[in-house]
Amino acid sequence: MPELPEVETVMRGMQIALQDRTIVQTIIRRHDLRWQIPADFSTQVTGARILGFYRRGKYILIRLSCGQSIILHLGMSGRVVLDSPEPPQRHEHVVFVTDDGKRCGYIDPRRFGMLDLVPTSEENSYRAFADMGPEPLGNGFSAQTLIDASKGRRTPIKPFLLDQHVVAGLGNIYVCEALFRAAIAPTIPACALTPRKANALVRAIRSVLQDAIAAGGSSLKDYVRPEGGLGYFQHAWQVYGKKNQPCPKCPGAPACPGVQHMTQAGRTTFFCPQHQKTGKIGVSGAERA
DNA sequence: CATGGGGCCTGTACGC
DNA sequence: TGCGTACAGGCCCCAT
Repeated sequence: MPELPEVETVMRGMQIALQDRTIVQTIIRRHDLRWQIPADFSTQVTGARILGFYRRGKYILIRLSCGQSIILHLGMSGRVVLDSPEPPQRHEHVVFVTDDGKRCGYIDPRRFGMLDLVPTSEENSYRAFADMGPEPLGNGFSAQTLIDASKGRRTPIKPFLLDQHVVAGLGNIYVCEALFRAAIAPTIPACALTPRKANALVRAIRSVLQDAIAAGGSSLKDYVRPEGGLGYFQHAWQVYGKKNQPCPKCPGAPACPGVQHMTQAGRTTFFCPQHQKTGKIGVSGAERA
């Protein structure tokens, strides 16, 4: 599901259950996810203690006492279940058994996710992280970093923000929602960002991510948090998936056609052409960053 | 270099 | 009811 808020939610659930536990058994039922799980994965991690959890963009890092870090990406349909049942569920490709007898499973029907291993000391040079953009909720993300990254980029702002080299962790849902909150048209060229617009955008990105994390992420289809509960941020979506519904910012405005959708770089964009006018600057009332 | 499109998989929703 | 088609949260790779 997983954009940054969902990945953060999954990581926090895993941390509560697994921090400081020792992995006593690793069952790999399928090696062929997005890439092959390393052949020695099970040998490397079994017997190690789980020292800590970190998140970088949409990736979860699990640092182990053996000097290795597990890299976990949920792809499009990845889920983590704690207290995974026996026998394992359909599409449950990996199961970790810990020293308290609990089972933690990785489920991924589409197998777009991945599980890899890197020496902890070499995390930063791991390919996905080496040239990844800043964390949007961290100090390294600002209007200035957005403007710098957008120099010479004539691609529309929407696909630009989906580029993990620009900023880490955003996906289709939260980019649509952030552009709506900032009242920026998804079609404007990235390099047309003014400081004022960039500032509104940074605030909108932070606020939508923070709100979503507070809500436990967005639950789509059968997505659940590791502990089994549902995230509920999907109820706060203002444009994503709202085709032809009234725009929440243009109540009763005759000129407003409601929420529209289009395809940009192969992905569906939801937006309100009235609220998100080219050149219009603003911050929605829902934003409180 | 920047950009757009295809491919990877399976499940589900929808139209006929 | 049954079948075919389109589409879905991401990311890599290649052609242009």
